[in-house]
Amino acid sequence: MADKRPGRVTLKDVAKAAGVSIGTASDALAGRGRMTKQTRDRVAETATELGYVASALGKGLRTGRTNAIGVHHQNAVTALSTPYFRDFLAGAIAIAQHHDYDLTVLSSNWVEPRRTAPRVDGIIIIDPIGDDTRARELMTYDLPVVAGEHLPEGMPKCAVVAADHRGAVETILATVIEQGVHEPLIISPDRNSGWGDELRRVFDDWCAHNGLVGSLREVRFADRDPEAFRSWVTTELRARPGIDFILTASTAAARGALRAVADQGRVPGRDVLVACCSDDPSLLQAEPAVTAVDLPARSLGAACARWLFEMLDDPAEAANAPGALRTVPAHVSFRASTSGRTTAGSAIVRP
Amino acid sequence: MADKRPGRVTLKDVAKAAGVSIGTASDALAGRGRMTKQTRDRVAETATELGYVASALGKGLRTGRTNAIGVHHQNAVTALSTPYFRDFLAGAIAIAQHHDYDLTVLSSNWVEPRRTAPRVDGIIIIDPIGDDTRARELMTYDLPVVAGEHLPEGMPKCAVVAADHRGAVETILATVIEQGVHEPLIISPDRNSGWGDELRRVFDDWCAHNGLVGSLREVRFADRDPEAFRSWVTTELRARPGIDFILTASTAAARGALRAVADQGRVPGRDVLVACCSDDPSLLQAEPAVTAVDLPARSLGAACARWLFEMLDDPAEAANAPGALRTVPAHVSFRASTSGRTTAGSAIVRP
DNA sequence: GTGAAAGCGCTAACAG
DNA sequence: CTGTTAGCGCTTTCAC
Repeated sequence: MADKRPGRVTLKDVAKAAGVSIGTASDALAGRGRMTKQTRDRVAETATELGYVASALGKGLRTGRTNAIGVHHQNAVTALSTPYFRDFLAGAIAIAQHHDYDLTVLSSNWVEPRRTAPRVDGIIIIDPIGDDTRARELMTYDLPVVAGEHLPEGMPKCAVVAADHRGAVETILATVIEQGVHEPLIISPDRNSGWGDELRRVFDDWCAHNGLVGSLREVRFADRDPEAFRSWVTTELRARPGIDFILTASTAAARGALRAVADQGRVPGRDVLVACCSDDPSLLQAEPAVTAVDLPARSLGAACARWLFEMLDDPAEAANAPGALRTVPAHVSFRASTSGRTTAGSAIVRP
Repeated sequence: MADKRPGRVTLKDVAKAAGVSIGTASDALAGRGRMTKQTRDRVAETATELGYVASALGKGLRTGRTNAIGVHHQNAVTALSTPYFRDFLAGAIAIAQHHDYDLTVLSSNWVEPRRTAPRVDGIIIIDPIGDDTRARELMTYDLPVVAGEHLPEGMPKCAVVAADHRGAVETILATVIEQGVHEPLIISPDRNSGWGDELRRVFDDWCAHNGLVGSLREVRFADRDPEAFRSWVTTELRARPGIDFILTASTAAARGALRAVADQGRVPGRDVLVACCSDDPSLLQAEPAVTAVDLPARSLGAACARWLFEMLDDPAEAANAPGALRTVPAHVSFRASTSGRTTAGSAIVRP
């Protein structure tokens, strides 16, 4: 009911006014076809005169192109408050704009499947979560899809761009093992998160390699309350008093761990080393500052978008991409929380 | 050339497979029309069997609805690094998702007009800038448009949602006038910014009302380098040594002003009061902390989206909106930079 | 060089 | 109750 812009001037109007056929008008405006410069100019003129603007819809229907890529996140609204998501978006938008593409933030409101393919040429799924039904649905439309971060087990395969968590975390682990750590604890997201899977893998490999018995505490990916972590870690610490290293996924967990360790009357960064697989300003200001992996959100977003455009340009690429992985380097900021006994003083030194 | 998804199953396929006409299939899936529950179910079944997903393009072309709203910013990529823009987006997305709409960040890459209407039902222009040709172009497509913040002089009219800058700034001015300020300086964006226009208006009114002669320094809206502001303010301060109050638009300008005042061997917050018409964490940490207007970015974004949906639902609203203004309250955080002589000590007190 | 016509996938009249 | 038809605005053969 609502619509059909009445004043809308269409290609047909332009054609009629310019005294050419509708096909010719199309060609003229698009700089296509062979025609006298005169005709072309005349059409262009009448188009501007009439205030003609091409309908992206009509064009899209015909060409199969929408000139937009979509991004999906399980909860875009709250995610927008994190620097990670914001930087990711910035990276993706930068690439999209470079291709003169719009970027659509897909509504994640749909409780039930919508059964309507979004009006985009390809989709980036940020932080794919196992129980995100909408993400799964998006992957069934046969649009090219690239996931920003590892897919959890059991999700359909698609192209994946991930930070090099293994490389980054291994440099942290190498540092702490030198300091004689021998009872590590990892606090990681559960099996709904591919990131969590990867972190646990790296951790397990390292434990195995060094003959250590690590313990594991799984939490939901979206948990963000430091106090909850504080009590969980306290529980772990009571159960295993020998724990001397805590590796956390989220920054909230790291902060919670710091407090929990202090609660035990032990000194974080000396008695118990702490490191985090992600970073934000709170870790720098923490006491002691926490060694952390700086996730390259912006590069990730850019890399996802770039790959998507490759797939758009080359169907063969699109066909091969599912299952493939690209990796973006991640750097580690070493701070007092892993400086250990050797420089323990610096952890609490003040200017 | 690129396209035409070959495997794409269309409504026609479903209709054929279900043994009904294409129109009936459409009605069945949409829960429209009157037909036996049996037929409807059969169609639905075959649809899922075949993996049918409706094309948003075809539907959009027909209905004139795209189920997406667009946002435009002169430079979305860099703006994304500001909390303001991010919060604005979050507000708009929240409302959009509530209506089950996608939100498209329009590409601002286009050096020259694209002459193609974006695939959206309405547009939000964030921070409309006078020399933003793309924004002007967007306003010519006859889509409903709402601007987030005041339009600069000379821009076509549209619906405007703005923070209540007048209210907020006036409470600041009331405070400083009590402290005997009598030579104020305002540093505001130039005529390209409607926000700047508004701030200057409020400032001028206040000066006139109190019989003060204020001075004005105009800068570009996008200027963000505190050092540049530092030297500009220094120039002003040299030219008019009596300046005892500086009102800035941007936080960078406020920080620059602080330094410039100190450069003169005077104490900001005591000898020269400073206040800012926008806020961010840097002003809280500044020395002294700067009194600032807390721009309600999220509410602004939400209000823009909300109005847009009203216009979408009601053509009459859309017709009346251009030229209309809605206002969102803005709060002031009073801090040491305007505490003046009475409590000057607190401006430089340290724990 | 230019025009006519088909059709992208869908919905909305109107027949039957 | 269901099928047919006519487009939405555009691009793209293919005739002329």
